[in-house]
Amino acid sequence: MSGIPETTSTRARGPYRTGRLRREQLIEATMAVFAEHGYAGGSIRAIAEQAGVSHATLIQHFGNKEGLLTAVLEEWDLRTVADGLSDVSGIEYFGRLPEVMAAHQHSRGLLELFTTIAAEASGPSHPAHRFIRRRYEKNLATLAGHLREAIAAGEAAPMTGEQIMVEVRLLTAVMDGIGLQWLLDPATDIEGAMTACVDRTVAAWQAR
Amino acid sequence: MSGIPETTSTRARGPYRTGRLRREQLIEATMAVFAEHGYAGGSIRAIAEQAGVSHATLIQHFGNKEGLLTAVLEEWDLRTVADGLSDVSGIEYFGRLPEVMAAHQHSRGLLELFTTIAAEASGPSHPAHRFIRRRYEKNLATLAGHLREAIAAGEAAPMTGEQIMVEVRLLTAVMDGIGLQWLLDPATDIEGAMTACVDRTVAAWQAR
DNA sequence: GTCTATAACCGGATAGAC
DNA sequence: GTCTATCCGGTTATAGAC
Repeated sequence: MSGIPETTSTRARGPYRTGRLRREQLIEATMAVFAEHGYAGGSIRAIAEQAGVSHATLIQHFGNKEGLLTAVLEEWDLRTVADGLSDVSGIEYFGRLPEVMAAHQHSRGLLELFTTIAAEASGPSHPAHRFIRRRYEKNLATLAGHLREAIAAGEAAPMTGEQIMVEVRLLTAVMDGIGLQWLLDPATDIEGAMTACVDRTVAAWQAR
Repeated sequence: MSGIPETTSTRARGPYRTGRLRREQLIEATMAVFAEHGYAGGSIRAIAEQAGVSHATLIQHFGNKEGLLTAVLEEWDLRTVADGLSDVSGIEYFGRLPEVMAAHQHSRGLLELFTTIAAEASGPSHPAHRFIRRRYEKNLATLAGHLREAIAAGEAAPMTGEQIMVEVRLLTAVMDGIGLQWLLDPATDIEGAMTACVDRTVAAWQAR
């Protein structure tokens, strides 16, 4: 955020004057449209209309549709990471997962978008394939790190590296799967299910 | 399968002569294309090319693109149900889930297709939304039925209806989520993760 | 930096010939 | 039943005006 070049003038110049605000506004509109129609189904023209600009302006900013997609995904990444749990660690971390998942209920569109893209991008030829893969790798690594911390702190019994991977994969799977079920049926009790899952999982870790 | 009308002639007539074989062949091609490009991304023209017919022929058979999609989903439904576990019940049923999931590894395309469609169709306006919702409802009901059987047989401790729903939702979530992770990273050990999950779940049911 | 206009193309769907 | 020809709307991308 402090990478804005200082000039002799006090006014910010270059691509930062209207550009940054404009860009955020466009990303916002893109999120809305992709969230409603998916990536393949959301047209550049519809996004432009939503944002109140011409479709050519979008292409000017992001190059092509794929650029638009990755911009949105990166923005989403930043937000969810920022919302996340930077202050807790060890077992505490896992206890917070239910509320993190429950928070998704306030931004249905984004969850829908990410779920759709994650599935769409499972094919290696999809524009966002790399991005999604890396996100999952990073996510699994983060969870594994916290589990290792918990083990080191004596909050969980020792495990092999493979066991740790199985555990974090299962937790990730439940989060994705419950999110999908909630999208399909809003009556799904995300927090209740997640709490039951985490409680049982942590108990199993301690009892090992 | 025995619904073919008998005529005075020994030869089958009407829409069943070339029609049925043709139809299966077209559905096969549709599966392949949708599996690779998703629903929105897979074009009727591409499917037609794959099947060696013109795109107009496809529309003639299925009405429109949505008809093509539901035909594929119904076909997939029939196959996976047929593959399924009609001979086991109660706790046995859950013990078989890992191998059922592992079997998906032999038909990557179908898993990819269903995962993509399930996510795409989470929006209420999607053509396949109803189909997917019903499939999930049916699936959850089936799992819940087996769990109730297990409880009745004394293989699991008593639970309330809500607890049962949470349990089957969690199992379904794990299956969906692990499937997605395997699509993104084929090194994922589906069977190992599922086995660990089912073992722990069943143990928790018995210990309650 | 942003917009309009336009080119070149692809998508689903229909009409009519064979 | 299947094909060719065609319509119409949407998509990316570029060129150039303001």
